Amino acid sequence: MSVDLELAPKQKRAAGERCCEPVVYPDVERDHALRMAEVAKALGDPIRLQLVDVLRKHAGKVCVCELVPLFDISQPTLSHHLKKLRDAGIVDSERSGLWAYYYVIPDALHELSAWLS
Amino acid sequence: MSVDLELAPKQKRAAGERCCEPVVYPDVERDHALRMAEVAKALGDPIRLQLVDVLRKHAGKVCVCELVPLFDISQPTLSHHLKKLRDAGIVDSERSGLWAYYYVIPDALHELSAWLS
DNA sequence: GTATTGCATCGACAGACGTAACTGTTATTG
DNA sequence: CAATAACAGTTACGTCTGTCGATGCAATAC
Repeated sequence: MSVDLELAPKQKRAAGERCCEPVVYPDVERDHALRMAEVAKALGDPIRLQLVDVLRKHAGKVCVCELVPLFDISQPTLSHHLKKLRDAGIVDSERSGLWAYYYVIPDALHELSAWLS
Repeated sequence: MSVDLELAPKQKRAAGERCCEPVVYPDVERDHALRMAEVAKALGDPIRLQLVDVLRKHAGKVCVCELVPLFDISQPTLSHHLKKLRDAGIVDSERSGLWAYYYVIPDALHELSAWLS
């Protein structure tokens, strides 16, 4: 998990010399970082962040028709944002008759949350 | 902070009727969401997320020249990513002679972290 | 059956993003 | 002084994103 880079004191290197040792970055974090960046990216829009906020606070399934009036965007745009959240694995939906109900996938944010703490 | 939406049971409304009550969304969260989305968006790239990771782990100031070999991108591109992180208020830099040292601003991630928990 | 409702998808558009090559500025070396 | 190194800024370009209007489609109401 830890990287332990060499942080040697700097001084201008002679012509042709390398500035820094080519520190090897352990690949451990790479997949981890990719996954967390995907989640962060999905949360990187105020509307999507508020959507997740609303869904989390209800801790249940919320009908899309109730989400639409909360934001000043068209229904197709909201659908688009919900799809982004679905693709990122943050929420999922269930259809029941005419209505679609969305909910936050438990622990979907856990990895990112743990890293941030 | 809490939203307390009405979650009335659904049934198809009669022609011309509204589907859902136009639930009023308290504006409390709006600035908060905007700020957090900005941070999340900045973290929404694997390279930037790993940059923050490295900077946090060192808990000190890291020279750009040491960051370059860690990633398979050119130095200008790395500089570009660092600027994004700076613009989002996540990191800051200090120049000392030829070198620029970057560090994570303490508590810059706190707001998002708290919301995620 | 037909009409209507809830929601997803499509097509289109402007703007933002990630990347690289080039240029510029500042500082250090010789 | 000249040469070089470290880094930031500019420009350019292809791709992705956020938005809307129009359309499609399944389920319900009449």
